[in-house]
Amino acid sequence: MSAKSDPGRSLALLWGSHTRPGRSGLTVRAIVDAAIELADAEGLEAATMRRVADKIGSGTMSLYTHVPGKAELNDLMVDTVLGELYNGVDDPSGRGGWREGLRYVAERNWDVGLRHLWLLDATGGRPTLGPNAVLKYEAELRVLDGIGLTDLQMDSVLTLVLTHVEGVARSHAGLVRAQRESGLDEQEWWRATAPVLERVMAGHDFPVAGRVGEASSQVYQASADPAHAFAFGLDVILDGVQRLMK
Amino acid sequence: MSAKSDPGRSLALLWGSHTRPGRSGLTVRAIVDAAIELADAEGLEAATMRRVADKIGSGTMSLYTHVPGKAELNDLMVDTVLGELYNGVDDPSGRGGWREGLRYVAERNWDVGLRHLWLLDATGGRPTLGPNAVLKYEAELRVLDGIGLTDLQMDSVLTLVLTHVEGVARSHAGLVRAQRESGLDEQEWWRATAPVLERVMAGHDFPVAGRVGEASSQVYQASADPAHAFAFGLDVILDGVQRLMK
DNA sequence: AGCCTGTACCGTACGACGTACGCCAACTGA
DNA sequence: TCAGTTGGCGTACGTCGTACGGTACAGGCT
Repeated sequence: MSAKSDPGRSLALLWGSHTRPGRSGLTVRAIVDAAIELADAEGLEAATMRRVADKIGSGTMSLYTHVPGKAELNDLMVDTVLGELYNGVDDPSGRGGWREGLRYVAERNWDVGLRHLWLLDATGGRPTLGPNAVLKYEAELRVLDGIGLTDLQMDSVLTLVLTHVEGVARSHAGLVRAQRESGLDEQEWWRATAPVLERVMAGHDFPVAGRVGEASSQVYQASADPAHAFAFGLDVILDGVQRLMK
Repeated sequence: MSAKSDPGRSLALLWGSHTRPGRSGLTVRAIVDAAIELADAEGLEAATMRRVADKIGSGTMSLYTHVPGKAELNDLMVDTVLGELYNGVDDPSGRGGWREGLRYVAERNWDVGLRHLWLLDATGGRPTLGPNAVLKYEAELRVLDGIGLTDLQMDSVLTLVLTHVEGVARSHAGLVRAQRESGLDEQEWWRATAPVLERVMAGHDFPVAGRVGEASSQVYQASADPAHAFAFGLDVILDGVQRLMK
């Protein structure tokens, strides 16, 4: 009997029109767009109900006429942005074999993650199942259709690739956020951290970590290199998938 | 000149003793333990300064005598929990080849993610570099040492495996959280969602997504199966890593 | 013993957040 | 014209992290 959240209400909103204006021209679309702009510019935590309302020149509580609450607004933001992924002409299937197709899928998801650093903060939990999310699932599955995988394997392979991309994109977003919040870029941060770390670790011995950590941080000039992790991991995963095909 | 956050201060705290009590017996250790208990039981958002203080019977602001702020408390929570991973006797290296070693690393990380569902919410951004994090890095790298990989490859392979585990663990944590917050388990959620989704998707056509989605949800009885994704992805990744060795 | 100074502790308050509630004004249909 | 409905929104509540300033205890000095 807990009326916490009604999946039906959210779904209807997600698949609704978003453009029917109220008395003062307020639309769902305008609310969602304003929220996305705020999140793009300053991170998801900047997309508060108050600031979204200010941005479109309405009272804070007017938003609730068009959107049940913050959670549903988040879902709308996510599904809207997923619409950027495959715009009809860029169908990921039919561009060579499954390998090129999967690579394209990974690259598109990586791109959208870079463009909207808040995206992965807004997902998680149950999937959203808006129109663009379903379209995405369909488009991505098609690159794996008819090449000898079972339906379950198709889903598993796609999940694996997307999990990888989400992981490295989240890592990238985390670094950008850390830089914004600390005011220190990667090199400044390391210059501030390294001497303290060395002093505090004196006495302990970490031979392998010391050697490998030094090698990596010299090459990356950073505490991590998500772009490299993206490419390296994708190659390894695609090689591994190859063996499923036999 | 922005004095936002001082990496040195955090590091010193992380590597400090945590057990030196103040006038009323308050210690860093007690604060961190209380916060972890709250997060384990009710999620990271339950570990507020007020509730932590209540739990240990002190005033809210007394915590700030021992801990600079919420962010540093999070770091301490993370590093403390990472201490559970490898307790000396369970050294991941020296248990067969690299493949068994990597599998063990993945499983230990998966386990700790299940035990502390808030862990991945508390990480992200720059790495924490507390004693247990460094110990973890060293222990995990050792399973890849001396088997013909370059230092950079060692780091990349480990990152790949950990990114995978983090991704599926995050997915698992998301489902558990969704269940707690909505009061609906996976089957109830799907029973509430499916008919609405079908009605709203009428007219559109998603042949592959429909077929595959149905197959998966029948087998998993859920919107996703992180445990299966963990195992499937790990096998594929290990196969892919194999080709690096050659 | 008396006192001084540093610091552990903590009560209050501020500005953010999401949103419940209720009022007003503008539409709609009769 | 007037009643009923509904979009818009001002106020207020309970939450959060934490700045600030006061209180009272501990330890070192005379």
